[in-house]
Amino acid sequence: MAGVECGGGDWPFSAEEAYADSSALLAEIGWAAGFVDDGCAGELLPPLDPPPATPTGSMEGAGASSSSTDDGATREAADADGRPAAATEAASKPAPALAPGKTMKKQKRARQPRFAFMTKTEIDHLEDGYRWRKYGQKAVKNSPFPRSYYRCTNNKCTVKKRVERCSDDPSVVITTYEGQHCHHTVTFPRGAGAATLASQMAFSAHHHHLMYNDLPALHSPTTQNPLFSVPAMSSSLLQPLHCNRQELQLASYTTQASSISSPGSVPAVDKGLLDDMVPPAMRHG
DNA sequence: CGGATTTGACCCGCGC
DNA sequence: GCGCGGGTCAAATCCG
Repeated sequence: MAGVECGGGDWPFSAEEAYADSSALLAEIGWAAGFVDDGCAGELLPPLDPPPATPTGSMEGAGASSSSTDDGATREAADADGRPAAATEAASKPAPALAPGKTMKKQKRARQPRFAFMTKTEIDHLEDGYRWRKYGQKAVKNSPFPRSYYRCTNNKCTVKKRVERCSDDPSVVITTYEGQHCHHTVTFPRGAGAATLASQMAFSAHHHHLMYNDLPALHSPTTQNPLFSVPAMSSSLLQPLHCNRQELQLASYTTQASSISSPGSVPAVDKGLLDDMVPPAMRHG
């Protein structure tokens, strides 16, 4: 099965590899991975092997990236005043002066909590209700597919998103979110379908810290899979696969999801998905 | 014309 | 110290 072998690395491998390796990436971000099918036959991804408790912090590069938050955090803190990290950084630059040389000393990059999920879709950039601006694209080592970098267009929002295809299974798109939105969705496209909902669900799970490894029920011996699967999505209807507490939650998404595809159903979504996605303080209506 | 995308260059962390 | 690769910047270009 394709999902797991993305990148095809066996543990342990270097941080660099870990970061490039899709499964490793998913592992890094806390196993909060969902697998969504956009209408094709749903397929459960086998469990991702957890990284062995890397003693020497071999995950430094990846996980660690989060560990390098020290001064980066300060920079992020600056975002609180409403400016995106990039803008803050840019503003602090002697902009015109450093044009060619670009010798400006950059602070360590802060890593915000990340959340990724895999989607079986032909669409690279999945609609998730937010507006994104692409700010970069890089070729990925050991993968014929480039990785795209997106940033939320809301200038108060620092959320970033990476989109790449699994090198082993081109039909699988790996979407990685970094940070949390501090605002409402800009749009909620009708009929955006599974991809959208997948994103919303992913975010919701993240927002609630419902990482899948925190949900024993999803680790039932029957599935042995921290991922959830959405078998048939062609009608924008999410079908929870199992029945337990968490799935009841997913089930509620399902209900709302089905209403999304019908015009004028946004309020229902706001009360449901967005209720989870956007901190109450951020909601204005 | 303004916003979004493309793309080459640069920065930085990490492994060797 | 050097090279590699991921991530970001920003000028150029595209597009509605």
